[in-house]
Amino acid sequence: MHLIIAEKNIVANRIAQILAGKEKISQKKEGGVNLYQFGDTATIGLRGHVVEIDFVEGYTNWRSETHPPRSLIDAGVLKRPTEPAIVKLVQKLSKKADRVTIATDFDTEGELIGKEAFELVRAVNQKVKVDRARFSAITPEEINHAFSNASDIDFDLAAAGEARQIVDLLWGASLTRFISLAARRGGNNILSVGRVQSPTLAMIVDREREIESFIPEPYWELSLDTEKDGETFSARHINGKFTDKEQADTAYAATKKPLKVTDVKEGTRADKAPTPFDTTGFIVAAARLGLSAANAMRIAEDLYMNGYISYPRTDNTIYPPSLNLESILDTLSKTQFKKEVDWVRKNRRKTPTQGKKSSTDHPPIHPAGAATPEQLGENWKVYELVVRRFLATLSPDAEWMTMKINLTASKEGYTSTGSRLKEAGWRTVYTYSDAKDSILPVVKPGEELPIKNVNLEEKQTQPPPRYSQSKLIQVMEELGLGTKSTRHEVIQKLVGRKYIEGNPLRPTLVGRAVTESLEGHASEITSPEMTSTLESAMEDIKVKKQSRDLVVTDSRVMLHKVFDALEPNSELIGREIMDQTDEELTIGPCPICGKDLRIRRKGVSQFIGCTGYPDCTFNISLPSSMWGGAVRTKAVCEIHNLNHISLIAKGSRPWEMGCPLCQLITQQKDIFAMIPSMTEKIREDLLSAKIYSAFELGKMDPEALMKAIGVTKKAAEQLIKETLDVMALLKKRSECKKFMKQFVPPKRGRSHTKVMSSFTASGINSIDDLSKVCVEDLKKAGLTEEEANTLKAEAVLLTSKNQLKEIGVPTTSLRKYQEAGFIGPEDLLGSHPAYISLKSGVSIDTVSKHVALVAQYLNKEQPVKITKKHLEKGREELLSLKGISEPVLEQLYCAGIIDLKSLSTANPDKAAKICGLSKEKIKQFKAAVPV
DNA sequence: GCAAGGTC
Repeated sequence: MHLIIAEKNIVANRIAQILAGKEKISQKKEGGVNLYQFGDTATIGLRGHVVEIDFVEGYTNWRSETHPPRSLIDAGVLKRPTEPAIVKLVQKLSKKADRVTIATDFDTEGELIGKEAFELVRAVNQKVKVDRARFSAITPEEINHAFSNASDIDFDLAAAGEARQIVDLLWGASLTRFISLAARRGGNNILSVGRVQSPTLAMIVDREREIESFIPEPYWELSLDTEKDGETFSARHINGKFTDKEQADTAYAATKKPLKVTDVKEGTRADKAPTPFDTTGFIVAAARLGLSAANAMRIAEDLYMNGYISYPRTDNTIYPPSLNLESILDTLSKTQFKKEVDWVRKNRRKTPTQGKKSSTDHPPIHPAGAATPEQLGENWKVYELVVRRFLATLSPDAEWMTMKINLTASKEGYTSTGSRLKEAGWRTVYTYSDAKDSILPVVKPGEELPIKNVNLEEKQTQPPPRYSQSKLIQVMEELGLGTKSTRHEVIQKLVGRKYIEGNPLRPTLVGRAVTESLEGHASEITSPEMTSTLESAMEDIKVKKQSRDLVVTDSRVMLHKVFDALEPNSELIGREIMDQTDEELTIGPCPICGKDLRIRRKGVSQFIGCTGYPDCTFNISLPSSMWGGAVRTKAVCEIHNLNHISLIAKGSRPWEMGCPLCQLITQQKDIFAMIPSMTEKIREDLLSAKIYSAFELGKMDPEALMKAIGVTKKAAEQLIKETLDVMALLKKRSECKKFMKQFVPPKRGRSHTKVMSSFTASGINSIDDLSKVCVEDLKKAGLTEEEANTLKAEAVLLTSKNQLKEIGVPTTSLRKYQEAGFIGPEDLLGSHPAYISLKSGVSIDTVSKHVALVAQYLNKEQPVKITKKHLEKGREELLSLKGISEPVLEQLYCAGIIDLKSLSTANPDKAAKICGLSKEKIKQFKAAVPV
C-alpha cells in the first residue's frame, strides 16, 4: 500500500483526485480524520504540525525552587502529539504501507512537518521506504511530476525549522516565566515575552513615545481663491509651507492684482491596476471595509473552507502560469458580477498585473467558486472584495487627465492642479478607493483673473500616527516578523495580554512597562534583529554550514548572558512593572473616603475596592473575568472623577462599561424601584448621603439611616426591612436562574436572562415557585413541552429534597427514597412504610422513624409503628399462602397488606384500586387465610 | 499557565 501524507486535508483530497485520474476514490472518516483511498493508495492530510515541542517532565511548576525559569535554558525538549487522532491513523496505516510519500508544503515549515510525519512512520515501521514529493502548485502537471520524481526528505531544511522551534521555546518560556514571577503575575495576567511579539509590542510603544515627545511646530499656508466663468477654484503659493511667520506675512501682503495666468500644462497620468492579493494586501484592503486583521482572516478562512476563495495564507502576488484565469471568469459570470466579468473580457489587459513576490506554495488569493449574498450573509463583502480585486488585476490601467495652472499675483507665484478621470479602467470593477475629480476651468496664458480671497492659515505639524492593525502587519512583514499565517494572531495575542488596546493601537501601561524593562535588561528580545539573526543561522543549517545543535547551543549561551543581567535585578524589574501597573489599576477617588479606588482581582472574580480597606469597605462588583479582564480606559467620568472601565477578553471586542459608579447607580435604580416605600426623593437623598446600593442600605443601622436621609425612625426601619426583602427576592431569582440554566439550553432569541424575565412576569421568582408552577407558564417563556416538564420535575425534586432535609431525613436515605419514586414528604406519608422500605431498600425501622418525623412536621396523624420482626413474620405468613410470590407481595405491601391480620381485614375494592391486583385475586387470598 | 508555527 502506498501512503501519501499531505500537510492538510484539502490538499490530501486534491492530490488523491489528481493521482486517481478516472479511478474511483473512496472517502471515509476515522476518528474525525479524512482518508482518501483509490487502488492501492491511501491519502491522508495532517493539520499542520501534529506534534509540538515542550520541555521534558519536571518543569511544569513555575515557582519550583529546583527548576527556576533559568533552568529552562538547558532543559531537554521533546515532541508530543497535539492531534492524537491523526497521529494514530498515520501510524496505523504506516504499519501496512510499503511506500510512504511525504507531500507537505514546499517550504521550511513544510519540510519540518514532513519530518515529524516521517518520525511517526519510523516509530512503527522501520523498513518502509519513505520519499518526498515537492510541488509548488496543486495542478495535475506539478503533482504528477512530483510523484514520479520523488526525492528524499531534506533533513537539513527540517533541522533549520527545529532550531527555530527550540530557540523560540527556550527564550519565550524562560523569559515569560521570569518576568511574570518578578512582577508577581499569574493565571490570566501573565506577562509574555517572545521573539515576534516583543519586538512588535516595542514598535507600538516606540511610536507612542514618539507621539508623546513630539513638539508641534507652527507653519503657515498661503492660498488664494479666484474665479472663471462663475467657477471658483483656489491656488497655493509656490513656496508651499512657510515656516517663518514674517516671510508668510510678506508674501501675503504682496499678493495683489493683477492675477495673471502664466502657464497652463495639460497631461495624463497612468493609474496602475492593483496587484493580486497576498495575505497582507488582503488584510490592508479588508481594513478599509472596517474589518480587523483577525476578523478578515477568520472570514477568509471560512470562505476558503467552503470553496469560495483560494487559500488565504500566501505570500504570492503573481498568478502562476498553471492558474486557469479563464475558468475563474467563467465561474464568476454565473454570479451577480456577470456584468463586470463581461466588461473585463472586453477590455482585458494583455497580462494580469503582478507584484514583487512570487513564492512557491500557494497562488495569490483569488475567487474559487460562485456565491450569492444570501449564501454568505456577513461574509459576502469579503468575497466581493476578493472577486473585485481579481477582476481588477485583469483590467486595464486607469488614466487621469491632469491640468496645472501657474499664476502670478503681482510678483507672487501661485499654482493650482486639477485632475479628471479619463479612463476608469480597473476602477470600473474595483470600486473601493474613491476617485474624485477636481476639475479646473479652461484658462489661457496671459489671461487675467480676479482675486476673490487671500487666505493665510496657521497650522501645526502633526505627530506620526499610531499604527492601525493593517499598517502594523505591513511593517511586521517588512521587518520579517512573523509569517503570513501568524501576524494577525500576534496582534490578537498582544491585545489578549492587555499589552495594547484601541484602534489605532496604543500600548497600555503594562505593555509599556514590560517593553521598557526588557529594553533595559534584555534588549535582544525586543529587537527585530533576533529574527534576522535566527534566519541567517537557519540558512547556514540548510546548507550544512552549521548544525542545528550548534545554533541552539549558541543561543543558549546568549540566553544565559541575558539571565546574568536579569537575575540580579529581578526585584527592581518587578518593582518597576508593579509600580507602573498599579497606576493602571487605580481609577480615581473613593466617593466615601477619598482614597484611591483600585481594580482588584481574585481568581476569576474582580471588583473595584478602596485602598483604604479595611477602614473603608466601599466596593463595586464587576462581571466575572470570564467576560474579560477589567482595565481602566482613558475616559474619565465628569461626575465622579473616575476612569471608565473596559472588559477585555481574548478574541472579542472590548466591552466598554463606562464609569463604574454611574453603572452601579443605574443598576441599583431598578432595585431601589422594587422597594415599596422608596420614592425618587429618598433615592436622591440616599445618593447624596453616598449610599449607592441596596446592599449598603440593607446593612444600615436605622438610627444612622435616620440621620443620613432625615426620615423618622419608623420609616427608616421600614425601609431597611423592605430592602432586605427585595434583596432576598433577588437572591431567590438569581438562584432560580442558575437552576434553570442547568436544564434549559440557550437558543437564538432565548437567552437565560430573557427566559428569567419572562418567569418573573408570570410570578415565578424561586425554585420553589418552579416546583408549583403550571407548565403553560413555562412554555410562555419559550420552553418546549419537554423542557418545561423536566424543569418542573427537577424543581420538585430539589425543593422536596430540601424540605426532607429540613425535616431531618439524612441525605443517604433521602436519595434512596427519591430514586425509588418517593419524592416529597407527602409521598412518604401516602404509602405504607413496608412498601417504602421494600422499594427503597431502607430498613423498615428507619423508614418508620422518618415517616414519624414527616407526620409530625406536617401535623398529620402518626402511622402505626411497624418493627422489623413484625414485618418478617408477616412476610412468611403471606408467602405461605397459595399464589403469593415476591412480586405479588410487593403489590400487597402497596395496599398496606403486610400480614395475615391486615389481609383478613382489608377491603378488596379499595386494595385493588391502590395496588393493581384484581378484586377477585384479593378475595381469593382472603379466603385462603386459615381461621 | 510560557513561544511561534502550522491548520480548522
